[in-house]
Amino acid sequence: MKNFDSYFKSAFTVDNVIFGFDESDLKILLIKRQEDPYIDHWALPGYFVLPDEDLNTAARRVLKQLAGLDNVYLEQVKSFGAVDRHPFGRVITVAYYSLVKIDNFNPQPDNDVAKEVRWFSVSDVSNLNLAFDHEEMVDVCFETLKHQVRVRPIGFELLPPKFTLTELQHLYEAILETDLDKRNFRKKILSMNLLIDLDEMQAGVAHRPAKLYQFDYDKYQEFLEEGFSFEVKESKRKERQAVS
Amino acid sequence: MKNFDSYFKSAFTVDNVIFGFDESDLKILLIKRQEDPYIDHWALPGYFVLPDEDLNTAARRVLKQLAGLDNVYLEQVKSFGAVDRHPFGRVITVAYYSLVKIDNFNPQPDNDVAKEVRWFSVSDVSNLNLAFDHEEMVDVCFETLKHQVRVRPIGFELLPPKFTLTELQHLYEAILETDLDKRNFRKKILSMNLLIDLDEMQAGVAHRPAKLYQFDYDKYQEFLEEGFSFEVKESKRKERQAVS
DNA sequence: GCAAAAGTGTTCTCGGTACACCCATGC
DNA sequence: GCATGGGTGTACCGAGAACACTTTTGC
Repeated sequence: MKNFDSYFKSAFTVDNVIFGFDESDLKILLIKRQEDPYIDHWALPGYFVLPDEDLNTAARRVLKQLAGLDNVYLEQVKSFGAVDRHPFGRVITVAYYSLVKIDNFNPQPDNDVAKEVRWFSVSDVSNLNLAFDHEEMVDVCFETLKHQVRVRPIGFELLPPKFTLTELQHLYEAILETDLDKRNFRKKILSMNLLIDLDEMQAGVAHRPAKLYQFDYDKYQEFLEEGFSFEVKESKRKERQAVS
Repeated sequence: MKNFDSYFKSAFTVDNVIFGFDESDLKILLIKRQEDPYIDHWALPGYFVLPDEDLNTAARRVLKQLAGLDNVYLEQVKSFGAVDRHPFGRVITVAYYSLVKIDNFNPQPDNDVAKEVRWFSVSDVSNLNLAFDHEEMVDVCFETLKHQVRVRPIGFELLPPKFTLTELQHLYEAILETDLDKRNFRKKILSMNLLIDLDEMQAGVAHRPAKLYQFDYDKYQEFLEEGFSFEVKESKRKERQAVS
Protein backbone atom coordinates (compact mmCIF):
# COMPACT_ATOMS: atom_id res chain seq x y z
CA MET A 1 0.00 0.00 0.00
CA LYS A 2 1.17 3.43 -0.87
CA ASN A 3 2.15 5.94 1.72
CA PHE A 4 -0.04 8.98 1.71
CA ASP A 5 1.63 10.85 4.55
CA SER A 6 3.06 13.52 2.31
CA TYR A 7 -0.44 14.68 1.46
CA PHE A 8 -1.42 15.21 5.07
CA LYS A 9 0.46 18.46 5.58
CA SER A 10 -2.12 21.07 4.72
CA ALA A 11 -4.62 23.05 6.68
CA PHE A 12 -7.96 24.54 5.89
CA THR A 13 -9.91 27.49 7.08
CA VAL A 14 -13.37 28.96 6.74
CA ASP A 15 -14.01 32.61 5.97
CA ASN A 16 -17.33 34.39 6.30
CA VAL A 17 -18.63 37.24 4.22
CA ILE A 18 -21.24 38.63 6.60
CA PHE A 19 -23.79 40.92 5.02
CA GLY A 20 -25.91 43.39 6.92
CA PHE A 21 -28.28 46.14 5.84
CA ASP A 22 -28.51 49.51 7.51
CA GLU A 23 -30.58 52.46 6.35
CA SER A 24 -30.06 52.02 2.66
CA ASP A 25 -26.59 50.63 2.65
CA LEU A 26 -25.39 47.07 2.22
CA LYS A 27 -22.54 46.34 4.62
CA ILE A 28 -19.95 43.70 5.38
CA LEU A 29 -18.51 42.85 8.75
CA LEU A 30 -14.73 42.84 8.94
CA ILE A 31 -12.24 42.27 11.70
CA LYS A 32 -8.90 43.88 12.30
CA ARG A 33 -6.48 41.02 12.78
CA GLN A 34 -4.31 40.92 15.84
CA GLU A 35 -2.21 37.98 14.86
CA ASP A 36 0.10 37.07 12.04
CA PRO A 37 -0.08 36.82 9.14
CA TYR A 38 -1.56 40.14 8.02
CA ILE A 39 -1.58 41.52 11.54
CA ASP A 40 -3.41 44.89 11.65
CA HIS A 41 -5.06 44.29 8.30
CA TRP A 42 -8.81 44.25 7.86
CA ALA A 43 -9.97 40.77 6.99
CA LEU A 44 -12.98 38.50 6.83
CA PRO A 45 -13.80 36.73 10.06
CA GLY A 46 -12.25 33.33 9.48
CA TYR A 47 -10.12 30.71 11.15
CA PHE A 48 -8.73 27.22 10.95
CA VAL A 49 -11.15 24.33 10.91
CA LEU A 50 -10.53 22.10 13.91
CA PRO A 51 -9.61 18.45 13.37
CA ASP A 52 -12.93 17.15 14.64
CA GLU A 53 -15.21 19.74 13.14
CA ASP A 54 -17.01 19.68 9.85
CA LEU A 55 -17.10 22.70 7.59
CA ASN A 56 -20.47 24.17 8.46
CA THR A 57 -19.83 23.70 12.15
CA ALA A 58 -16.55 25.52 11.81
CA ALA A 59 -18.17 28.38 9.94
CA ARG A 60 -20.79 28.77 12.69
CA ARG A 61 -18.21 28.56 15.45
CA VAL A 62 -16.11 31.25 13.80
CA LEU A 63 -19.18 33.46 13.39
CA LYS A 64 -19.85 33.10 17.07
CA GLN A 65 -16.31 33.51 18.35
CA LEU A 66 -15.10 36.30 16.11
CA ALA A 67 -18.27 38.24 15.54
CA GLY A 68 -20.62 37.19 18.34
CA LEU A 69 -23.20 35.98 15.83
CA ASP A 70 -25.52 33.09 16.35
CA ASN A 71 -28.32 31.54 14.44
CA VAL A 72 -27.82 33.30 11.16
CA TYR A 73 -28.45 32.41 7.56
CA LEU A 74 -25.31 30.73 6.26
CA GLU A 75 -24.38 29.26 2.91
CA GLN A 76 -21.22 27.81 1.44
CA VAL A 77 -20.09 29.61 -1.68
CA LYS A 78 -16.72 28.53 -2.99
CA SER A 79 -13.30 27.25 -2.03
CA PHE A 80 -10.10 29.10 -2.72
CA GLY A 81 -6.86 27.22 -2.95
CA ALA A 82 -4.12 29.16 -4.70
CA VAL A 83 -0.78 27.64 -3.73
CA ASP A 84 0.72 30.73 -2.16
CA ARG A 85 -2.38 32.27 -0.63
CA HIS A 86 -1.19 31.70 2.94
CA PRO A 87 2.36 32.38 4.09
CA PHE A 88 2.37 29.62 6.73
CA GLY A 89 1.90 26.76 4.33
CA ARG A 90 -0.69 25.21 2.13
CA VAL A 91 -4.08 26.44 3.29
CA ILE A 92 -7.32 26.08 1.43
CA THR A 93 -10.22 28.16 2.56
CA VAL A 94 -13.93 27.65 2.18
CA ALA A 95 -15.88 30.87 1.76
CA TYR A 96 -19.34 31.26 3.25
CA TYR A 97 -21.74 34.11 3.12
CA SER A 98 -24.16 34.90 5.87
CA LEU A 99 -26.99 37.33 6.34
CA VAL A 100 -27.68 39.08 9.63
CA LYS A 101 -30.11 41.61 11.02
CA ILE A 102 -27.70 44.41 11.62
CA ASP A 103 -29.49 46.37 14.34
CA ASN A 104 -29.77 43.20 16.29
CA PHE A 105 -26.30 43.11 17.55
CA ASN A 106 -23.28 45.02 18.54
CA PRO A 107 -20.08 43.35 17.45
CA GLN A 108 -17.88 42.71 20.48
CA PRO A 109 -14.57 41.05 19.92
CA ASP A 110 -13.80 38.76 22.86
CA ASN A 111 -11.10 36.68 21.34
CA ASP A 112 -7.44 37.00 20.48
CA VAL A 113 -7.86 37.02 16.74
CA ALA A 114 -9.87 40.18 16.19
CA LYS A 115 -8.70 43.40 17.76
CA GLU A 116 -11.65 45.28 16.31
CA VAL A 117 -14.87 44.43 14.49
CA ARG A 118 -16.62 46.88 12.24
CA TRP A 119 -19.23 47.20 9.50
CA PHE A 120 -18.08 48.58 6.15
CA SER A 121 -20.13 49.53 3.14
CA VAL A 122 -19.67 47.01 0.40
CA SER A 123 -18.56 49.79 -1.91
CA ASP A 124 -15.73 50.77 0.43
CA VAL A 125 -14.21 47.34 0.76
CA SER A 126 -12.00 47.69 -2.28
CA ASN A 127 -10.09 50.52 -0.62
CA LEU A 128 -9.19 48.56 2.50
CA ASN A 129 -6.54 46.29 1.12
CA LEU A 130 -7.95 43.20 2.79
CA ALA A 131 -5.77 40.38 4.03
CA PHE A 132 -5.09 37.27 1.94
CA ASP A 133 -7.34 36.89 -1.11
CA HIS A 134 -10.29 38.16 0.89
CA GLU A 135 -11.22 40.88 -1.55
CA GLU A 136 -11.80 38.30 -4.26
CA MET A 137 -13.88 36.32 -1.81
CA VAL A 138 -16.04 39.34 -1.09
CA ASP A 139 -16.59 39.89 -4.79
CA VAL A 140 -17.58 36.30 -5.42
CA CYS A 141 -19.94 36.24 -2.44
CA PHE A 142 -21.55 39.52 -3.41
CA GLU A 143 -22.22 38.16 -6.90
CA THR A 144 -23.66 35.04 -5.37
CA LEU A 145 -25.90 37.08 -3.09
CA LYS A 146 -27.08 39.16 -6.04
CA HIS A 147 -28.06 36.02 -7.82
CA GLN A 148 -29.61 34.24 -4.84
CA VAL A 149 -31.75 37.17 -3.82
CA ARG A 150 -33.58 36.93 -7.14
CA VAL A 151 -34.34 33.28 -6.64
CA ARG A 152 -35.18 32.95 -2.96
CA PRO A 153 -36.68 35.37 -0.50
CA ILE A 154 -33.53 35.56 1.58
CA GLY A 155 -33.70 39.34 1.70
CA PHE A 156 -35.82 39.05 4.81
CA GLU A 157 -32.85 37.69 6.71
CA LEU A 158 -31.31 41.14 6.51
CA LEU A 159 -34.27 43.09 7.87
CA PRO A 160 -35.71 43.39 11.36
CA PRO A 161 -38.75 41.20 12.01
CA LYS A 162 -41.09 44.10 11.29
CA PHE A 163 -40.36 46.20 8.25
CA THR A 164 -42.02 48.45 5.74
CA LEU A 165 -42.29 47.78 2.03
CA THR A 166 -40.04 50.71 1.31
CA GLU A 167 -37.33 49.28 3.52
CA LEU A 168 -37.63 46.01 1.66
CA GLN A 169 -37.39 47.81 -1.65
CA HIS A 170 -34.32 49.74 -0.55
CA LEU A 171 -32.73 46.48 0.44
CA TYR A 172 -33.31 44.97 -2.97
CA GLU A 173 -32.03 48.10 -4.62
CA ALA A 174 -28.85 47.98 -2.54
CA ILE A 175 -28.19 44.34 -3.34
CA LEU A 176 -29.04 44.51 -7.00
CA GLU A 177 -27.41 47.92 -7.42
CA THR A 178 -30.30 49.22 -9.44
CA ASP A 179 -33.52 51.21 -9.09
CA LEU A 180 -36.87 49.50 -8.79
CA ASP A 181 -40.28 50.87 -9.63
CA LYS A 182 -42.25 51.38 -6.43
CA ARG A 183 -45.67 50.30 -7.64
CA ASN A 184 -44.40 47.29 -9.55
CA PHE A 185 -42.24 46.19 -6.67
CA ARG A 186 -45.13 46.30 -4.22
CA LYS A 187 -47.50 44.57 -6.58
CA LYS A 188 -45.02 41.77 -7.14
CA ILE A 189 -44.02 41.30 -3.52
CA LEU A 190 -47.58 41.36 -2.22
CA SER A 191 -48.80 39.00 -4.92
CA MET A 192 -46.45 36.34 -3.59
CA ASN A 193 -48.39 36.17 -0.36
CA LEU A 194 -45.26 35.80 1.70
CA LEU A 195 -45.85 38.86 3.83
CA ILE A 196 -48.09 39.19 6.84
CA ASP A 197 -49.74 42.56 7.20
CA LEU A 198 -49.31 43.34 10.88
CA ASP A 199 -51.92 46.11 11.00
CA GLU A 200 -49.35 48.24 12.71
CA MET A 201 -47.89 51.52 11.66
CA GLN A 202 -44.50 53.12 11.84
CA ALA A 203 -44.38 55.79 14.54
CA GLY A 204 -42.46 58.98 14.95
CA VAL A 205 -41.64 59.62 11.34
CA ALA A 206 -42.06 63.06 9.81
CA HIS A 207 -44.31 61.84 7.04
CA ARG A 208 -47.24 59.52 6.50
CA PRO A 209 -46.39 56.41 8.54
CA ALA A 210 -45.95 53.16 6.68
CA LYS A 211 -47.55 49.82 7.35
CA LEU A 212 -45.41 47.17 8.98
CA TYR A 213 -45.07 43.68 7.58
CA GLN A 214 -43.55 40.44 8.71
CA PHE A 215 -42.16 37.58 6.64
CA ASP A 216 -44.33 34.47 6.62
CA TYR A 217 -41.85 31.65 7.17
CA ASP A 218 -44.55 29.01 7.37
CA LYS A 219 -46.01 29.92 4.03
CA TYR A 220 -42.53 30.00 2.57
CA GLN A 221 -41.98 26.42 3.72
CA GLU A 222 -45.18 25.37 1.99
CA PHE A 223 -44.06 27.01 -1.22
CA LEU A 224 -40.66 25.37 -1.03
CA GLU A 225 -42.17 21.97 -0.69
CA GLU A 226 -44.21 22.31 -3.83
CA GLY A 227 -41.29 23.79 -5.75
CA PHE A 228 -41.58 27.44 -6.41
CA SER A 229 -39.58 30.24 -7.84
CA PHE A 230 -39.12 33.70 -6.51
CA GLU A 231 -37.86 36.47 -8.65
CA VAL A 232 -37.57 40.21 -8.73
CA LYS A 233 -36.95 42.01 -11.95
CA GLU A 234 -35.32 45.36 -12.25
CA SER A 235 -36.82 48.47 -13.71
CA LYS A 236 -35.55 49.78 -17.02
CA ARG A 237 -35.29 53.33 -15.78
CA LYS A 238 -31.54 53.20 -15.54
CA GLU A 239 -31.37 52.60 -19.29
CA ARG A 240 -33.03 55.91 -19.87
CA GLN A 241 -30.53 57.52 -17.56
CA ALA A 242 -27.69 55.89 -19.44
CA VAL A 243 -28.91 57.37 -22.69
CA SER A 244 -29.36 60.91 -21.51
CA MET B 1 3.50 33.85 18.17
CA LYS B 2 1.15 30.91 18.32
CA ASN B 3 2.07 27.57 16.93
CA PHE B 4 -0.18 26.48 14.13
CA ASP B 5 1.49 23.16 13.38
CA SER B 6 -1.38 21.11 14.68
CA TYR B 7 -3.61 22.47 11.93
CA PHE B 8 -1.29 21.36 9.16
CA LYS B 9 -2.20 17.70 9.27
CA SER B 10 -5.00 17.46 6.73
CA ALA B 11 -5.17 16.66 3.07
CA PHE B 12 -7.46 17.67 0.30
CA THR B 13 -8.64 16.11 -2.88
CA VAL B 14 -10.61 17.04 -5.96
CA ASP B 15 -13.41 14.90 -7.36
CA ASN B 16 -14.99 15.27 -10.77
CA VAL B 17 -18.56 14.57 -11.73
CA ILE B 18 -18.10 14.13 -15.48
CA PHE B 19 -21.29 14.36 -17.51
CA GLY B 20 -21.69 12.99 -20.99
CA PHE B 21 -24.69 12.60 -23.29
CA ASP B 22 -25.31 9.59 -25.46
CA GLU B 23 -28.40 8.90 -27.55
CA SER B 24 -30.96 10.24 -25.13
CA ASP B 25 -29.28 9.41 -21.90
CA LEU B 26 -27.33 11.59 -19.50
CA LYS B 27 -24.30 9.72 -18.19
CA ILE B 28 -21.58 10.01 -15.61
CA LEU B 29 -18.05 8.67 -15.87
CA LEU B 30 -16.93 6.51 -12.96
CA ILE B 31 -13.80 4.61 -12.15
CA LYS B 32 -13.37 1.33 -10.36
CA ARG B 33 -10.79 1.98 -7.69
CA GLN B 34 -7.76 -0.23 -7.46
CA GLU B 35 -6.37 1.19 -4.29
CA ASP B 36 -7.51 1.59 -0.74
CA PRO B 37 -9.72 2.90 0.65
CA TYR B 38 -12.81 1.60 -1.13
CA ILE B 39 -10.81 -0.66 -3.37
CA ASP B 40 -13.04 -2.24 -6.04
CA HIS B 41 -15.80 0.31 -5.47
CA TRP B 42 -17.08 2.57 -8.22
CA ALA B 43 -16.12 6.15 -7.49
CA LEU B 44 -15.76 9.58 -8.99
CA PRO B 45 -12.42 10.22 -10.65
CA GLY B 46 -10.58 12.14 -7.94
CA TYR B 47 -7.28 12.35 -6.19
CA PHE B 48 -5.15 14.29 -3.76
CA VAL B 49 -4.18 17.82 -4.64
CA LEU B 50 -0.41 18.11 -4.86
CA PRO B 51 1.40 20.56 -2.58
CA ASP B 52 2.31 22.93 -5.39
CA GLU B 53 -0.89 22.75 -7.37
CA ASP B 54 -3.93 24.95 -7.14
CA LEU B 55 -7.43 23.53 -7.14
CA ASN B 56 -8.40 23.99 -10.76
CA THR B 57 -5.06 22.68 -11.93
CA ALA B 58 -5.50 19.60 -9.79
CA ALA B 59 -8.99 18.99 -11.16
CA ARG B 60 -7.70 19.18 -14.73
CA ARG B 61 -4.74 16.94 -13.98
CA VAL B 62 -7.00 14.33 -12.45
CA LEU B 63 -9.33 14.48 -15.45
CA LYS B 64 -6.37 13.85 -17.69
CA GLN B 65 -4.70 11.12 -15.66
CA LEU B 66 -7.72 9.14 -14.56
CA ALA B 67 -10.06 9.62 -17.48
CA GLY B 68 -7.84 10.72 -20.36
CA LEU B 69 -9.82 13.94 -20.71
CA ASP B 70 -8.39 17.23 -21.83
CA ASN B 71 -9.75 20.65 -22.55
CA VAL B 72 -13.21 20.18 -21.13
CA TYR B 73 -15.73 22.45 -19.51
CA LEU B 74 -15.03 22.46 -15.79
CA GLU B 75 -16.61 24.23 -12.87
CA GLN B 76 -16.18 24.12 -9.12
CA VAL B 77 -19.37 23.22 -7.30
CA LYS B 78 -18.94 22.64 -3.59
CA SER B 79 -16.60 21.38 -0.92
CA PHE B 80 -17.36 18.44 1.31
CA GLY B 81 -15.66 18.12 4.65
CA ALA B 82 -17.45 15.77 7.02
CA VAL B 83 -15.00 14.74 9.72
CA ASP B 84 -15.08 11.02 9.02
CA ARG B 85 -15.49 11.05 5.29
CA HIS B 86 -12.06 9.56 4.65
CA PRO B 87 -10.63 6.66 6.66
CA PHE B 88 -7.01 7.80 6.30
CA GLY B 89 -7.44 11.07 8.11
CA ARG B 90 -8.99 14.43 7.71
CA VAL B 91 -9.60 14.99 4.03
CA ILE B 92 -11.68 17.72 2.50
CA THR B 93 -12.68 17.36 -1.09
CA VAL B 94 -13.65 19.94 -3.67
CA ALA B 95 -16.27 18.72 -6.12
CA TYR B 96 -16.18 19.83 -9.74
CA TYR B 97 -18.47 19.03 -12.57
CA SER B 98 -17.35 18.81 -16.14
CA LEU B 99 -19.06 18.36 -19.47
CA VAL B 100 -17.61 16.26 -22.27
CA LYS B 101 -18.55 15.20 -25.76
CA ILE B 102 -19.03 11.54 -25.13
CA ASP B 103 -18.40 10.06 -28.57
CA ASN B 104 -15.17 11.92 -28.69
CA PHE B 105 -13.23 9.66 -26.52
CA ASN B 106 -12.73 6.21 -25.28
CA PRO B 107 -11.86 6.10 -21.60
CA GLN B 108 -8.52 4.30 -21.16
CA PRO B 109 -7.20 3.90 -17.66
CA ASP B 110 -3.42 4.19 -17.76
CA ASN B 111 -2.77 4.79 -14.12
CA ASP B 112 -2.69 2.82 -10.92
CA VAL B 113 -5.77 4.37 -9.38
CA ALA B 114 -8.46 3.27 -11.82
CA LYS B 115 -8.72 -0.33 -12.80
CA GLU B 116 -11.67 0.37 -15.06
CA VAL B 117 -13.46 3.43 -16.39
CA ARG B 118 -17.06 3.34 -17.50
CA TRP B 119 -20.07 5.51 -18.30
CA PHE B 120 -23.20 5.01 -16.21
CA SER B 121 -26.62 6.51 -16.65
CA VAL B 122 -27.29 9.12 -14.04
CA SER B 123 -30.35 7.23 -12.98
CA ASP B 124 -28.33 4.09 -12.25
CA VAL B 125 -25.79 5.72 -10.01
CA SER B 126 -27.83 5.32 -6.87
CA ASN B 127 -27.59 1.52 -7.16
CA LEU B 128 -23.82 1.41 -7.33
CA ASN B 129 -22.97 2.15 -3.75
CA LEU B 130 -20.30 4.67 -4.62
CA ALA B 131 -17.17 5.15 -2.53
CA PHE B 132 -16.95 7.87 0.13
CA ASP B 133 -19.70 10.48 0.00
CA HIS B 134 -19.57 10.44 -3.79
CA GLU B 135 -23.25 9.78 -4.25
CA GLU B 136 -24.12 12.99 -2.47
CA MET B 137 -21.61 14.78 -4.65
CA VAL B 138 -23.26 13.42 -7.78
CA ASP B 139 -26.64 14.62 -6.55
CA VAL B 140 -25.40 18.11 -5.79
CA CYS B 141 -23.59 18.40 -9.11
CA PHE B 142 -26.60 17.17 -11.03
CA GLU B 143 -28.77 19.78 -9.35
CA THR B 144 -26.18 22.41 -10.19
CA LEU B 145 -26.09 21.30 -13.80
CA LYS B 146 -29.88 21.44 -13.99
CA HIS B 147 -29.80 24.97 -12.80
CA GLN B 148 -26.87 26.12 -14.90
CA VAL B 149 -28.23 24.73 -18.11
CA ARG B 150 -31.19 27.07 -17.83
CA VAL B 151 -28.98 30.07 -17.41
CA ARG B 152 -26.08 29.49 -19.80
CA PRO B 153 -25.87 27.61 -23.07
CA ILE B 154 -23.52 25.00 -21.68
CA GLY B 155 -25.55 22.18 -23.16
CA PHE B 156 -23.49 22.45 -26.30
CA GLU B 157 -20.46 21.18 -24.44
CA LEU B 158 -22.15 17.79 -24.30
CA LEU B 159 -22.93 17.49 -27.99
CA PRO B 160 -20.71 16.80 -30.99
CA PRO B 161 -19.76 19.89 -33.02
CA LYS B 162 -22.54 19.24 -35.50
CA PHE B 163 -25.94 18.34 -34.11
CA THR B 164 -29.63 18.46 -34.91
CA LEU B 165 -32.24 20.43 -33.05
CA THR B 166 -33.86 17.23 -31.92
CA GLU B 167 -30.62 16.03 -30.37
CA LEU B 168 -30.35 19.33 -28.57
CA GLN B 169 -33.90 19.01 -27.33
CA HIS B 170 -33.32 15.46 -26.11
CA LEU B 171 -30.28 16.70 -24.22
CA TYR B 172 -32.31 19.38 -22.47
CA GLU B 173 -35.02 16.88 -21.68
CA ALA B 174 -32.48 14.48 -20.17
CA ILE B 175 -30.91 17.15 -18.00
CA LEU B 176 -34.13 18.80 -16.90
CA GLU B 177 -35.95 15.48 -16.57
CA THR B 178 -39.01 16.80 -18.29
CA ASP B 179 -40.65 16.95 -21.72
CA LEU B 180 -40.34 19.99 -23.92
CA ASP B 181 -42.64 21.14 -26.68
CA LYS B 182 -40.91 20.74 -30.03
CA ARG B 183 -42.16 23.87 -31.71
CA ASN B 184 -41.65 26.12 -28.72
CA PHE B 185 -38.20 24.72 -28.09
CA ARG B 186 -37.07 25.35 -31.66
CA LYS B 187 -38.57 28.82 -31.76
CA LYS B 188 -36.83 29.74 -28.56
CA ILE B 189 -33.45 28.26 -29.42
CA LEU B 190 -33.37 29.70 -32.92
CA SER B 191 -34.48 33.12 -31.73
CA MET B 192 -31.36 33.35 -29.61
CA ASN B 193 -29.19 33.40 -32.71
CA LEU B 194 -26.57 31.22 -31.13
CA LEU B 195 -26.74 28.47 -33.72
CA ILE B 196 -25.12 28.40 -37.14
CA ASP B 197 -27.15 26.62 -39.79
CA LEU B 198 -24.58 24.47 -41.56
CA ASP B 199 -26.70 23.78 -44.64
CA GLU B 200 -25.90 20.14 -44.18
CA MET B 201 -28.21 17.22 -43.59
CA GLN B 202 -28.10 14.10 -41.55
CA ALA B 203 -27.45 11.05 -43.74
CA GLY B 204 -28.44 7.42 -43.54
CA VAL B 205 -31.42 7.80 -41.25
CA ALA B 206 -34.66 5.98 -41.97
CA HIS B 207 -36.74 9.11 -41.90
CA ARG B 208 -36.63 12.65 -43.13
CA PRO B 209 -33.06 13.84 -42.46
CA ALA B 210 -32.59 16.77 -40.13
CA LYS B 211 -30.55 19.90 -40.60
CA LEU B 212 -27.23 20.12 -38.81
CA TYR B 213 -26.29 23.06 -36.65
CA GLN B 214 -23.20 24.27 -34.90
CA PHE B 215 -22.87 26.42 -31.79
CA ASP B 216 -21.69 29.96 -32.40
CA TYR B 217 -19.05 30.52 -29.73
CA ASP B 218 -18.10 33.94 -31.08
CA LYS B 219 -21.61 35.25 -30.87
CA TYR B 220 -21.93 33.80 -27.39
CA GLN B 221 -18.88 35.76 -26.32
CA GLU B 222 -20.48 38.95 -27.61
CA PHE B 223 -23.64 38.21 -25.68
CA LEU B 224 -21.71 37.50 -22.52
CA GLU B 225 -19.91 40.80 -22.71
CA GLU B 226 -23.11 42.77 -22.87
CA GLY B 227 -24.71 40.75 -20.09
CA PHE B 228 -27.33 38.37 -21.28
CA SER B 229 -29.55 35.68 -19.92
CA PHE B 230 -30.33 32.32 -21.42
CA GLU B 231 -33.23 30.29 -20.26
CA VAL B 232 -35.33 27.30 -21.24
CA LYS B 233 -38.71 26.70 -19.71
CA GLU B 234 -40.38 23.38 -19.41
CA SER B 235 -43.63 22.36 -21.02
CA LYS B 236 -46.66 21.77 -18.86
CA ARG B 237 -47.57 18.52 -20.60
CA LYS B 238 -46.36 16.41 -17.74
CA GLU B 239 -49.00 17.96 -15.51
CA ARG B 240 -51.67 16.59 -17.77
CA GLN B 241 -50.01 13.21 -17.57
CA ALA B 242 -49.92 13.41 -13.81
CA VAL B 243 -53.66 13.97 -13.69
CA SER B 244 -54.62 11.16 -16.02
C1' DG C 1 -46.91 2.25 -48.87
C1' DC C 2 -45.61 2.51 -44.32
C1' DA C 3 -42.91 3.66 -40.34
C1' DA C 4 -40.31 7.34 -38.16
C1' DA C 5 -38.80 11.58 -37.22
C1' DA C 6 -38.45 16.58 -39.27
C1' DG C 7 -40.40 20.66 -39.78
C1' DT C 8 -43.68 24.50 -39.37
C1' DG C 9 -47.71 29.14 -37.36
C1' DT C 10 -51.24 30.96 -34.73
C1' DT C 11 -53.88 32.11 -30.77
C1' DC C 12 -54.25 33.03 -25.98
C1' DT C 13 -52.80 34.20 -21.53
C1' DC C 14 -50.15 36.23 -18.12
C1' DG C 15 -46.58 38.64 -16.13
C1' DG C 16 -43.61 42.74 -16.77
C1' DT C 17 -43.24 47.50 -17.38
C1' DA C 18 -44.20 52.27 -17.67
C1' DC C 19 -46.24 55.98 -15.61
C1' DA C 20 -48.58 60.47 -11.96
C1' DC C 21 -51.21 61.91 -8.39
C1' DC C 22 -53.35 62.25 -3.65
C1' DC C 23 -52.58 61.12 1.47
C1' DA C 24 -50.98 61.29 6.30
C1' DT C 25 -47.79 62.85 9.41
C1' DG C 26 -44.17 66.07 12.06
C1' DC C 27 -42.56 70.32 12.42
C1' DG D 1 -48.72 75.04 5.29
C1' DC D 2 -45.00 72.68 3.75
C1' DA D 3 -41.78 69.01 3.36
C1' DT D 4 -41.37 64.12 3.34
C1' DG D 5 -42.17 59.73 2.08
C1' DG D 6 -46.59 56.38 1.79
C1' DG D 7 -49.75 54.54 -1.00
C1' DT D 8 -52.49 53.37 -5.23
C1' DG D 9 -54.47 51.59 -10.79
C1' DT D 10 -54.27 51.09 -15.71
C1' DA D 11 -52.91 50.34 -20.33
C1' DC D 12 -49.56 48.22 -23.30
C1' DC D 13 -46.43 44.79 -24.78
C1' DG D 14 -43.94 40.64 -25.34
C1' DA D 15 -42.68 36.11 -24.07
C1' DG D 16 -44.40 31.60 -22.94
C1' DA D 17 -47.51 27.87 -23.72
C1' DA D 18 -50.79 25.10 -26.10
C1' DC D 19 -51.71 22.70 -30.06
C1' DA D 20 -51.93 19.24 -35.36
C1' DC D 21 -50.72 18.34 -39.74
C1' DT D 22 -47.57 17.82 -43.87
C1' DT D 23 -42.87 16.37 -45.56
C1' DT D 24 -38.96 13.47 -46.47
C1' DT D 25 -36.42 9.59 -46.14
C1' DG D 26 -35.23 4.14 -45.74
C1' DC D 27 -36.94 -0.04 -46.14
